[in-house]
Amino acid sequence: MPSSQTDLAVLAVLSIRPATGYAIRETITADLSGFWSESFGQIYPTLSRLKAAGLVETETGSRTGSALYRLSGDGRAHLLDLLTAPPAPAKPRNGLLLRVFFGDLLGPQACADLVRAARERAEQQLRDLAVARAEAEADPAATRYWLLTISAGEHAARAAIAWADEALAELSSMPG
Amino acid sequence: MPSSQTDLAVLAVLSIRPATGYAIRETITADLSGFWSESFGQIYPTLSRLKAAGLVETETGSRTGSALYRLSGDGRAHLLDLLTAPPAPAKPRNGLLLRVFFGDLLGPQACADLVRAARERAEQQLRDLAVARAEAEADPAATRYWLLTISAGEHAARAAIAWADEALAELSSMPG
DNA sequence: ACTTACATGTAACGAGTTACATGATTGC
DNA sequence: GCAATCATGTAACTCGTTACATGTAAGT
Repeated sequence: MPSSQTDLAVLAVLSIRPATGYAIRETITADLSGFWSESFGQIYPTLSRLKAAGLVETETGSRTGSALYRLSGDGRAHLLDLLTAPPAPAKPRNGLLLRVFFGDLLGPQACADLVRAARERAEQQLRDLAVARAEAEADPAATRYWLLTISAGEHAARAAIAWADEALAELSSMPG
Repeated sequence: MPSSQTDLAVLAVLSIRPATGYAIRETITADLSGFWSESFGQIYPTLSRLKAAGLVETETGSRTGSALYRLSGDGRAHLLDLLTAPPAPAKPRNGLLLRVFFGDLLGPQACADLVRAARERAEQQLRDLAVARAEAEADPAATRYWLLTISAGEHAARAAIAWADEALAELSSMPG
């Protein structure tokens, strides 16, 4: 029994409106990019499986050869189960912190370069989130839940920047 | 060519001192648990591969049948290359935020339960980090780099808590 | 003796990405 | 007609975990 994680994401996107596999991916890329990702190689097999299980149904879309998927009654019930279940704890794998931990092998300067790069990524993230927030606040269809996920990204990015500044100060005080 | 990520972690741990596969895992579990994890199923094949590539060598350990691995010259050089390389960007997969984004399917109360659970995990993390910090500050072998990784965890956990409080306030203001 | 901790290894599985192959529709 | 976008699907591969099988050494 494969990933309930991907099942959850696909079913949830379909709960908004019926969509093709392609459109599901677009939505995930556009709106969930801050905290989720799926590839086509994952989405299409998942849709086949969900259809076989009766959790989604297909309408014939406007184009020939494109399949418009919609959530079935069973699918909606299953989705609620998945949403209620506590998220699976992710195994941590932070490449930056691994490198910092062994920083004495690299030295303070090279280490600071890595931290600075991470800081820039966080700054960029903050800019992206500002755009997303403006869009969400202008969009009447945007829910308050959406804004909460944007806020989560902002908190995380600001924390990353604050830590980076602290780390850079510390690193610059260390001998060459 | 498999995971340079796991190679990096294994080589880095061996840079501290020679160790058995078992001891490498102990070190990762004890000291890197906040931002890294490896399983035996990953470590042993990796050690075989690194040995075949001449990046590590084995001494016969104190016990019969246990292999003590140590970094070779080539291994140390390769380790420095891996450390210098920018960390691979991780694909985001945050089960909590996925659920929050689709919060209107679940309702504010159930959603708040999930957020509260996440808040507790962050609080627990903060307590664990306080213990780790105390240990690191008492340990003369602990580097300042180690403390930096602890600080990173603290920043992240505090940000998670701050967001959770904000989210809980917002959720409690929403109709049932 | 017995239990606990140390130690190694592999097979089966799960999850996910990338690259490729293919074709339909739309806008210019 | 042609390019860009929309659309589907699969095969090969990478990465990683879990569970199992096996055995040694140390402490009590």
